[in-house]
Amino acid sequence: MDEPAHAPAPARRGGNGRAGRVAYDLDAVLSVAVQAFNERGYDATSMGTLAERLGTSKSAIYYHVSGKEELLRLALERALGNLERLLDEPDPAASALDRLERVLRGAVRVLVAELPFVTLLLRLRGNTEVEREALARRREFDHAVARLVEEAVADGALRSDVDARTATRLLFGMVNSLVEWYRPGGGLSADQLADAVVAMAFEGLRA
Amino acid sequence: MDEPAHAPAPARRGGNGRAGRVAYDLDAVLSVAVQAFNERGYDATSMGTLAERLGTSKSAIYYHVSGKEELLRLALERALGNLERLLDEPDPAASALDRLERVLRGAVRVLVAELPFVTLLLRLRGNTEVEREALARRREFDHAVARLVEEAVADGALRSDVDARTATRLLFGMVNSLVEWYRPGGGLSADQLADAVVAMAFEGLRA
DNA sequence: AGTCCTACTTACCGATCGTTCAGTCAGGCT
DNA sequence: AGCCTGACTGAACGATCGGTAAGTAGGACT
Repeated sequence: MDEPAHAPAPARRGGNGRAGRVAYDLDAVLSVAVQAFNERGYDATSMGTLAERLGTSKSAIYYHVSGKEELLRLALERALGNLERLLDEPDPAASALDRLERVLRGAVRVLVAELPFVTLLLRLRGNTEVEREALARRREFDHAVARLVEEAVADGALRSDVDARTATRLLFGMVNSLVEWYRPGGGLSADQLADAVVAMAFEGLRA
Repeated sequence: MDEPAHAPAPARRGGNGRAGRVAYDLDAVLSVAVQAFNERGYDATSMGTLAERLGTSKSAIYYHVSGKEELLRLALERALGNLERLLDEPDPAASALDRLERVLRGAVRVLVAELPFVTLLLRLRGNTEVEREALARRREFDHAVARLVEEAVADGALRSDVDARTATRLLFGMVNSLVEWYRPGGGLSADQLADAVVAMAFEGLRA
Protein backbone atom coordinates (compact mmCIF):
# COMPACT_ATOMS: atom_id res chain seq x y z
CA MET A 1 0.00 0.00 0.00
CA ASP A 2 2.81 2.43 -0.70
CA GLU A 3 1.57 2.97 -4.21
CA PRO A 4 -0.34 6.19 -4.87
CA ALA A 5 -3.20 5.40 -2.54
CA HIS A 6 -5.70 8.16 -3.10
CA ALA A 7 -5.26 8.59 -6.81
CA PRO A 8 -8.16 7.60 -8.99
CA ALA A 9 -7.10 5.20 -11.69
CA PRO A 10 -5.08 7.34 -14.10
CA ALA A 11 -6.91 7.79 -17.37
CA ARG A 12 -5.05 5.53 -19.70
CA ARG A 13 -5.63 6.92 -23.13
CA GLY A 14 -7.92 4.62 -25.04
CA GLY A 15 -9.36 5.02 -28.49
CA ASN A 16 -8.34 8.36 -29.87
CA GLY A 17 -5.28 8.98 -27.70
CA ARG A 18 -1.94 7.30 -27.42
CA ALA A 19 -2.18 3.94 -25.67
CA GLY A 20 -0.06 2.73 -22.79
CA ARG A 21 0.78 6.16 -21.36
CA VAL A 22 -0.06 7.10 -17.81
CA ALA A 23 -1.83 10.29 -18.66
CA TYR A 24 -3.74 12.48 -16.30
CA ASP A 25 -5.96 15.02 -17.87
CA LEU A 26 -6.84 18.39 -16.46
CA ASP A 27 -10.12 17.14 -15.00
CA ALA A 28 -8.40 14.44 -12.98
CA VAL A 29 -5.85 16.88 -11.61
CA LEU A 30 -8.55 19.40 -10.83
CA SER A 31 -10.77 16.98 -8.97
CA VAL A 32 -7.93 15.69 -6.83
CA ALA A 33 -6.81 19.25 -6.14
CA VAL A 34 -10.25 20.46 -5.13
CA GLN A 35 -10.75 17.53 -2.81
CA ALA A 36 -7.42 18.22 -1.13
CA PHE A 37 -8.13 21.95 -0.88
CA ASN A 38 -11.39 21.17 0.88
CA GLU A 39 -9.84 18.70 3.28
CA ARG A 40 -6.86 20.76 4.37
CA GLY A 41 -7.55 24.24 3.10
CA TYR A 42 -6.06 25.86 -0.01
CA ASP A 43 -3.04 27.38 1.70
CA ALA A 44 -2.28 24.30 3.74
CA THR A 45 -2.27 22.11 0.65
CA SER A 46 1.11 21.98 -1.07
CA MET A 47 1.77 21.07 -4.67
CA GLY A 48 3.85 18.22 -3.28
CA THR A 49 0.81 16.77 -1.53
CA LEU A 50 -1.19 17.01 -4.74
CA ALA A 51 1.56 15.23 -6.66
CA GLU A 52 1.63 12.47 -4.05
CA ARG A 53 -2.09 11.93 -4.29
CA LEU A 54 -1.88 11.84 -8.06
CA GLY A 55 1.04 9.46 -7.93
CA THR A 56 3.25 11.77 -9.98
CA SER A 57 5.78 14.48 -9.40
CA LYS A 58 5.14 18.14 -8.66
CA SER A 59 6.42 19.27 -12.01
CA ALA A 60 4.09 16.93 -13.87
CA ILE A 61 1.23 19.05 -12.56
CA TYR A 62 2.79 22.12 -14.13
CA TYR A 63 2.45 20.47 -17.50
CA HIS A 64 -1.34 20.60 -17.13
CA VAL A 65 -1.85 23.88 -15.31
CA SER A 66 0.17 27.05 -14.99
CA GLY A 67 0.26 26.87 -11.20
CA LYS A 68 -1.54 26.39 -7.94
CA GLU A 69 -3.66 29.47 -8.37
CA GLU A 70 -4.97 28.32 -11.73
CA LEU A 71 -6.29 25.17 -10.11
CA LEU A 72 -8.20 27.42 -7.74
CA ARG A 73 -9.43 29.65 -10.56
CA LEU A 74 -10.69 26.72 -12.63
CA ALA A 75 -12.51 25.22 -9.66
CA LEU A 76 -14.16 28.50 -8.72
CA GLU A 77 -15.19 29.11 -12.32
CA ARG A 78 -17.01 25.82 -12.35
CA ALA A 79 -18.88 26.55 -9.13
CA LEU A 80 -19.79 30.11 -10.05
CA GLY A 81 -20.82 29.23 -13.59
CA ASN A 82 -23.33 26.69 -12.34
CA LEU A 83 -24.76 29.06 -9.75
CA GLU A 84 -25.05 31.99 -12.12
CA ARG A 85 -26.89 29.85 -14.65
CA LEU A 86 -29.67 29.49 -12.06
CA LEU A 87 -30.58 33.12 -12.59
CA ASP A 88 -30.95 32.82 -16.37
CA GLU A 89 -34.35 32.35 -17.92
CA PRO A 90 -36.61 33.01 -15.01
CA ASP A 91 -40.29 32.62 -15.89
CA PRO A 92 -41.43 36.26 -15.94
CA ALA A 93 -45.03 35.17 -15.47
CA ALA A 94 -44.25 33.43 -12.17
CA SER A 95 -44.58 35.25 -8.87
CA ALA A 96 -41.47 36.43 -7.03
CA LEU A 97 -42.12 33.77 -4.41
CA ASP A 98 -42.26 31.04 -7.04
CA ARG A 99 -39.09 32.30 -8.68
CA LEU A 100 -37.41 32.43 -5.27
CA GLU A 101 -38.41 28.87 -4.50
CA ARG A 102 -37.11 27.76 -7.89
CA VAL A 103 -33.74 29.44 -7.28
CA LEU A 104 -33.59 27.94 -3.80
CA ARG A 105 -34.24 24.44 -5.10
CA GLY A 106 -31.80 25.03 -7.93
CA ALA A 107 -29.13 26.18 -5.50
CA VAL A 108 -29.55 23.02 -3.44
CA ARG A 109 -29.30 20.97 -6.62
CA VAL A 110 -26.09 22.73 -7.71
CA LEU A 111 -24.53 22.52 -4.25
CA VAL A 112 -25.16 18.79 -4.17
CA ALA A 113 -24.08 18.12 -7.75
CA GLU A 114 -20.93 20.23 -7.55
CA LEU A 115 -20.30 19.79 -3.84
CA PRO A 116 -16.49 20.02 -3.75
CA PHE A 117 -16.35 22.99 -6.10
CA VAL A 118 -19.00 24.99 -4.29
CA THR A 119 -17.45 24.06 -0.95
CA LEU A 120 -14.22 25.64 -2.09
CA LEU A 121 -16.08 28.76 -3.22
CA LEU A 122 -17.87 29.16 0.09
CA ARG A 123 -14.64 29.07 2.07
CA LEU A 124 -12.75 31.79 0.25
CA ARG A 125 -10.98 34.45 2.27
CA GLY A 126 -10.07 36.91 -0.49
CA ASN A 127 -6.30 36.77 -0.13
CA THR A 128 -5.48 36.97 -3.84
CA GLU A 129 -6.95 38.68 -6.87
CA VAL A 130 -8.45 35.40 -8.08
CA GLU A 131 -10.23 34.96 -4.78
CA ARG A 132 -11.46 38.52 -4.67
CA GLU A 133 -12.94 38.27 -8.15
CA ALA A 134 -14.77 35.10 -7.21
CA LEU A 135 -16.09 36.74 -4.06
CA ALA A 136 -17.38 39.65 -6.12
CA ARG A 137 -19.27 37.30 -8.43
CA ARG A 138 -20.69 35.49 -5.44
CA ARG A 139 -21.86 38.76 -3.95
CA GLU A 140 -23.59 39.63 -7.21
CA PHE A 141 -25.43 36.31 -7.08
CA ASP A 142 -26.47 36.98 -3.49
CA HIS A 143 -27.78 40.40 -4.42
CA ALA A 144 -29.90 38.96 -7.20
CA VAL A 145 -31.55 36.61 -4.73
CA ALA A 146 -31.96 39.42 -2.21
CA ARG A 147 -33.90 41.35 -4.86
CA LEU A 148 -36.20 38.35 -5.26
CA VAL A 149 -36.85 38.27 -1.52
CA GLU A 150 -37.61 41.98 -1.44
CA GLU A 151 -40.00 41.57 -4.33
CA ALA A 152 -41.80 38.74 -2.55
CA VAL A 153 -42.08 40.84 0.59
CA ALA A 154 -43.54 43.70 -1.49
CA ASP A 155 -46.06 41.23 -2.95
CA GLY A 156 -47.10 40.39 0.57
CA ALA A 157 -46.04 36.80 0.03
CA LEU A 158 -43.32 36.90 2.70
CA ARG A 159 -43.60 38.36 6.19
CA SER A 160 -42.41 41.92 6.52
CA ASP A 161 -41.52 41.93 10.23
CA VAL A 162 -38.16 40.33 9.45
CA ASP A 163 -35.80 42.53 7.47
CA ALA A 164 -35.48 41.27 3.89
CA ARG A 165 -31.71 41.54 3.87
CA THR A 166 -31.40 39.61 7.11
CA ALA A 167 -33.86 37.00 5.88
CA THR A 168 -31.87 36.53 2.68
CA ARG A 169 -28.66 36.05 4.59
CA LEU A 170 -30.16 33.54 6.98
CA LEU A 171 -31.68 31.75 4.00
CA PHE A 172 -28.32 31.53 2.30
CA GLY A 173 -26.67 30.54 5.53
CA MET A 174 -29.03 27.63 5.77
CA VAL A 175 -28.53 26.51 2.18
CA ASN A 176 -24.78 27.07 2.07
CA SER A 177 -24.23 25.24 5.32
CA LEU A 178 -25.03 21.98 3.62
CA VAL A 179 -21.55 21.81 2.13
CA GLU A 180 -20.34 21.32 5.70
CA TRP A 181 -22.41 18.23 6.40
CA TYR A 182 -24.24 16.85 3.37
CA ARG A 183 -22.63 13.79 1.85
CA PRO A 184 -24.26 12.12 -1.16
CA GLY A 185 -25.30 8.53 -0.71
CA GLY A 186 -26.30 9.14 2.88
CA GLY A 187 -29.95 8.24 2.38
CA LEU A 188 -30.99 11.83 1.71
CA SER A 189 -31.52 12.80 -1.91
CA ALA A 190 -31.03 16.28 -3.29
CA ASP A 191 -34.78 16.60 -3.81
CA GLN A 192 -35.58 15.57 -0.24
CA LEU A 193 -33.02 18.08 0.95
CA ALA A 194 -34.55 20.82 -1.17
CA ASP A 195 -37.96 19.95 0.26
CA ALA A 196 -36.62 20.27 3.80
CA VAL A 197 -34.98 23.60 3.02
CA VAL A 198 -38.09 25.05 1.40
CA ALA A 199 -40.34 23.74 4.17
CA MET A 200 -38.21 25.17 6.95
CA ALA A 201 -37.59 28.46 5.17
CA PHE A 202 -41.19 29.19 4.26
CA GLU A 203 -43.33 27.34 6.82
CA GLY A 204 -40.97 27.02 9.77
CA LEU A 205 -40.31 24.08 12.04
CA ARG A 206 -43.24 24.50 14.40
CA ALA A 207 -45.79 21.69 14.18
CA MET B 1 2.18 56.23 8.00
CA ASP B 2 4.93 53.67 8.02
CA GLU B 3 4.59 53.16 11.72
CA PRO B 4 2.74 50.01 12.88
CA ALA B 5 -0.55 50.95 11.35
CA HIS B 6 -2.98 48.31 12.52
CA ALA B 7 -1.69 47.86 16.02
CA PRO B 8 -3.99 48.91 18.80
CA ALA B 9 -2.26 51.27 21.19
CA PRO B 10 0.14 49.02 23.13
CA ALA B 11 -0.93 48.65 26.72
CA ARG B 12 1.49 50.87 28.51
CA ARG B 13 1.70 49.51 31.99
CA GLY B 14 0.03 51.88 34.40
CA GLY B 15 -0.44 51.48 38.12
CA ASN B 16 0.91 48.16 39.26
CA GLY B 17 3.28 47.45 36.40
CA ARG B 18 6.47 49.06 35.23
CA ALA B 19 5.81 52.43 33.59
CA GLY B 20 7.07 53.52 30.22
CA ARG B 21 7.47 50.04 28.72
CA VAL B 22 5.77 49.01 25.53
CA ALA B 23 4.22 45.89 26.88
CA TYR B 24 1.73 43.70 25.10
CA ASP B 25 -0.12 41.21 27.19
CA LEU B 26 -1.44 37.90 26.04
CA ASP B 27 -4.92 39.24 25.42
CA ALA B 28 -3.67 41.90 23.04
CA VAL B 29 -1.58 39.40 21.09
CA LEU B 30 -4.49 36.97 20.99
CA SER B 31 -7.01 39.46 19.71
CA VAL B 32 -4.73 40.69 16.94
CA ALA B 33 -3.90 37.10 16.01
CA VAL B 34 -7.52 35.99 15.86
CA GLN B 35 -8.48 38.95 13.72
CA ALA B 36 -5.65 38.18 11.29
CA PHE B 37 -6.51 34.46 11.22
CA ASN B 38 -10.07 35.36 10.28
CA GLU B 39 -9.08 37.79 7.58
CA ARG B 40 -6.49 35.66 5.79
CA GLY B 41 -6.95 32.17 7.21
CA TYR B 42 -4.82 30.51 9.87
CA ASP B 43 -2.33 28.92 7.50
CA ALA B 44 -2.00 32.00 5.32
CA THR B 45 -1.19 34.16 8.34
CA SER B 46 2.50 34.21 9.18
CA MET B 47 4.02 35.07 12.50
CA GLY B 48 5.77 37.88 10.64
CA THR B 49 2.42 39.42 9.72
CA LEU B 50 1.27 39.20 13.31
CA ALA B 51 4.44 40.90 14.49
CA GLU B 52 3.96 43.67 11.94
CA ARG B 53 0.41 44.31 13.09
CA LEU B 54 1.53 44.37 16.69
CA GLY B 55 4.39 46.67 15.84
CA THR B 56 6.96 44.29 17.30
CA SER B 57 9.22 41.52 16.14
CA LYS B 58 8.34 37.91 15.52
CA SER B 59 10.37 36.70 18.45
CA ALA B 60 8.60 39.05 20.84
CA ILE B 61 5.46 37.02 20.31
CA TYR B 62 7.27 33.90 21.50
CA TYR B 63 7.78 35.55 24.84
CA HIS B 64 4.00 35.52 25.38
CA VAL B 65 2.98 32.25 23.74
CA SER B 66 4.75 29.00 22.94
CA GLY B 67 3.95 29.24 19.25
CA LYS B 68 1.43 29.81 16.50
CA GLU B 69 -0.62 26.79 17.42
CA GLU B 70 -1.06 27.94 21.00
CA LEU B 71 -2.63 31.13 19.73
CA LEU B 72 -5.12 28.96 17.91
CA ARG B 73 -5.71 26.75 20.94
CA LEU B 74 -6.36 29.71 23.25
CA ALA B 75 -8.78 31.26 20.79
CA LEU B 76 -10.71 28.05 20.27
CA GLU B 77 -10.88 27.43 23.99
CA ARG B 78 -12.55 30.79 24.47
CA ALA B 79 -15.15 30.13 21.77
CA LEU B 80 -15.93 26.59 22.88
CA GLY B 81 -16.06 27.48 26.57
CA ASN B 82 -18.72 30.10 25.93
CA LEU B 83 -20.80 27.80 23.76
CA GLU B 84 -20.60 24.87 26.13
CA ARG B 85 -21.73 27.03 29.02
CA LEU B 86 -25.02 27.48 27.17
CA LEU B 87 -25.91 23.89 27.89
CA ASP B 88 -25.37 24.16 31.65
CA GLU B 89 -28.27 24.70 33.99
CA PRO B 90 -31.20 24.16 31.69
CA ASP B 91 -34.54 24.66 33.43
CA PRO B 92 -35.73 21.05 33.75
CA ALA B 93 -39.31 22.26 34.11
CA ALA B 94 -39.28 23.99 30.72
CA SER B 95 -40.43 22.20 27.59
CA ALA B 96 -37.88 20.92 25.08
CA LEU B 97 -39.06 23.63 22.68
CA ASP B 98 -38.48 26.35 25.27
CA ARG B 99 -35.06 24.99 26.10
CA LEU B 100 -34.23 24.82 22.40
CA GLU B 101 -35.29 28.42 21.88
CA ARG B 102 -33.20 29.46 24.85
CA VAL B 103 -30.12 27.70 23.48
CA LEU B 104 -30.73 29.20 20.06
CA ARG B 105 -30.95 32.72 21.46
CA GLY B 106 -27.92 32.05 23.64
CA ALA B 107 -25.96 30.84 20.66
CA VAL B 108 -26.74 34.02 18.75
CA ARG B 109 -25.69 36.05 21.78
CA VAL B 110 -22.37 34.19 22.09
CA LEU B 111 -21.66 34.36 18.36
CA VAL B 112 -22.19 38.11 18.42
CA ALA B 113 -20.27 38.73 21.65
CA GLU B 114 -17.32 36.52 20.71
CA LEU B 115 -17.57 36.97 16.97
CA PRO B 116 -13.90 36.62 15.98
CA PHE B 117 -13.29 33.64 18.24
CA VAL B 118 -16.35 31.73 17.09
CA THR B 119 -15.61 32.64 13.48
CA LEU B 120 -12.25 30.94 13.84
CA LEU B 121 -13.89 27.88 15.38
CA LEU B 122 -16.42 27.54 12.58
CA ARG B 123 -13.75 27.57 9.88
CA LEU B 124 -11.56 24.77 11.21
CA ARG B 125 -10.40 22.06 8.83
CA GLY B 126 -8.92 19.56 11.29
CA ASN B 127 -5.33 19.61 10.06
CA THR B 128 -3.67 19.35 13.47
CA GLU B 129 -4.45 17.68 16.77
CA VAL B 130 -5.51 20.99 18.30
CA GLU B 131 -8.02 21.51 15.51
CA ARG B 132 -9.34 17.97 15.69
CA GLU B 133 -9.95 18.25 19.42
CA ALA B 134 -11.86 21.48 18.94
CA LEU B 135 -13.93 19.90 16.19
CA ALA B 136 -14.79 17.01 18.50
CA ARG B 137 -16.00 19.39 21.20
CA ARG B 138 -18.04 21.26 18.62
CA ARG B 139 -19.63 18.02 17.45
CA GLU B 140 -20.56 17.20 21.02
CA PHE B 141 -22.29 20.56 21.34
CA ASP B 142 -24.17 19.96 18.10
CA HIS B 143 -25.31 16.56 19.31
CA ALA B 144 -26.68 18.05 22.52
CA VAL B 145 -28.80 20.45 20.49
CA ALA B 146 -29.88 17.68 18.15
CA ARG B 147 -31.18 15.79 21.19
CA LEU B 148 -33.24 18.85 22.12
CA VAL B 149 -34.75 18.96 18.63
CA GLU B 150 -35.61 15.27 18.76
CA GLU B 151 -37.25 15.75 22.12
CA ALA B 152 -39.32 18.64 20.80
CA VAL B 153 -40.41 16.56 17.82
CA ALA B 154 -41.40 13.75 20.19
CA ASP B 155 -43.44 16.27 22.20
CA GLY B 156 -45.27 17.17 19.03
CA ALA B 157 -43.99 20.73 19.32
CA LEU B 158 -41.98 20.55 16.07
CA ARG B 159 -43.11 19.12 12.75
CA SER B 160 -42.14 15.52 12.14
CA ASP B 161 -42.15 15.50 8.34
CA VAL B 162 -38.65 17.00 8.29
CA ASP B 163 -35.96 14.73 9.66
CA ALA B 164 -34.76 15.97 13.07
CA ARG B 165 -31.11 15.59 12.22
CA THR B 166 -31.52 17.51 8.97
CA ALA B 167 -33.52 20.20 10.74
CA THR B 168 -30.82 20.60 13.38
CA ARG B 169 -28.15 20.99 10.77
CA LEU B 170 -30.09 23.56 8.80
CA LEU B 171 -30.83 25.38 12.04
CA PHE B 172 -27.15 25.50 12.89
CA GLY B 173 -26.27 26.45 9.37
CA MET B 174 -28.55 29.43 9.67
CA VAL B 175 -27.18 30.52 13.04
CA ASN B 176 -23.53 29.84 12.27
CA SER B 177 -23.70 31.69 8.97
CA LEU B 178 -23.98 34.95 10.82
CA VAL B 179 -20.25 35.00 11.45
CA GLU B 180 -19.90 35.49 7.70
CA TRP B 181 -21.99 38.64 7.49
CA TYR B 182 -23.01 40.05 10.86
CA ARG B 183 -21.00 43.06 11.96
CA PRO B 184 -21.82 44.76 15.26
CA GLY B 185 -22.83 48.38 15.06
CA GLY B 186 -24.68 47.82 11.82
CA GLY B 187 -28.06 48.82 13.14
CA LEU B 188 -29.03 45.26 14.05
CA SER B 189 -28.73 44.29 17.70
CA ALA B 190 -28.03 40.79 18.94
CA ASP B 191 -31.56 40.59 20.32
CA GLN B 192 -33.14 41.64 17.04
CA LEU B 193 -31.00 39.07 15.29
CA ALA B 194 -32.07 36.36 17.72
CA ASP B 195 -35.71 37.34 17.12
CA ALA B 196 -35.24 37.00 13.37
CA VAL B 197 -33.55 33.61 13.74
CA VAL B 198 -36.24 32.24 16.05
CA ALA B 199 -39.05 33.64 13.88
CA MET B 200 -37.65 32.15 10.69
CA ALA B 201 -36.73 28.83 12.29
CA PHE B 202 -40.04 28.20 14.01
CA GLU B 203 -42.67 30.12 12.03
CA GLY B 204 -41.05 30.38 8.60
CA LEU B 205 -40.87 33.30 6.23
CA ARG B 206 -44.29 32.98 4.63
CA ALA B 207 -46.63 35.86 5.42
C1' DA C 1 15.50 5.94 -40.19
C1' DG C 2 14.88 10.11 -38.51
C1' DT C 3 12.18 13.70 -36.54
C1' DC C 4 8.56 15.54 -33.65
C1' DC C 5 5.38 15.82 -29.89
C1' DT C 6 3.44 14.54 -25.52
C1' DA C 7 4.00 13.68 -20.99
C1' DC C 8 6.51 13.44 -18.08
C1' DT C 9 11.30 13.03 -14.46
C1' DT C 10 15.20 14.68 -11.68
C1' DA C 11 17.45 18.33 -9.79
C1' DC C 12 17.34 22.52 -8.26
C1' DC C 13 16.04 27.64 -7.23
C1' DG C 14 15.05 31.64 -4.14
C1' DA C 15 11.58 32.93 -0.89
C1' DT C 16 9.21 32.29 3.12
C1' DC C 17 7.83 29.62 6.90
C1' DG C 18 7.74 28.77 12.26
C1' DT C 19 11.01 28.71 15.65
C1' DT C 20 15.31 29.42 18.46
C1' DC C 21 19.03 31.70 20.55
C1' DA C 22 22.12 34.93 22.38
C1' DG C 23 22.33 39.39 23.64
C1' DT C 24 20.32 43.99 25.41
C1' DC C 25 18.28 47.37 28.14
C1' DA C 26 15.20 49.65 31.39
C1' DG C 27 13.66 49.63 35.75
C1' DG C 28 13.13 47.50 40.76
C1' DC C 29 15.36 45.47 44.71
C1' DT C 30 18.89 45.00 48.21
C1' DA D 1 26.79 49.81 43.46
C1' DG D 2 25.53 45.56 41.96
C1' DC D 3 22.28 42.26 40.59
C1' DC D 4 17.98 40.40 38.89
C1' DT D 5 14.01 40.00 36.08
C1' DG D 6 10.70 41.11 32.45
C1' DA D 7 10.31 42.30 27.88
C1' DC D 8 12.06 42.47 24.35
C1' DT D 9 15.69 42.76 19.49
C1' DG D 10 18.30 40.95 15.51
C1' DA D 11 20.21 37.33 13.31
C1' DA D 12 20.04 33.01 12.07
C1' DC D 13 18.19 27.95 11.68
C1' DG D 14 16.40 24.02 8.93
C1' DA D 15 12.24 22.86 6.60
C1' DT D 16 9.10 23.58 3.24
C1' DC D 17 7.02 26.33 -0.13
C1' DG D 18 5.67 27.31 -5.31
C1' DG D 19 7.91 27.20 -9.43
C1' DT D 20 11.56 26.30 -13.21
C1' DA D 21 15.18 24.30 -16.34
C1' DA D 22 16.89 20.65 -18.69
C1' DG D 23 16.66 16.21 -20.08
C1' DT D 24 14.16 11.97 -21.84
C1' DA D 25 11.07 7.71 -22.86
C1' DG D 26 8.06 6.32 -26.15
C1' DG D 27 4.67 6.39 -29.56
C1' DA D 28 3.14 8.98 -34.12
C1' DC D 29 4.29 10.69 -38.46
C1' DT D 30 6.94 11.17 -42.67
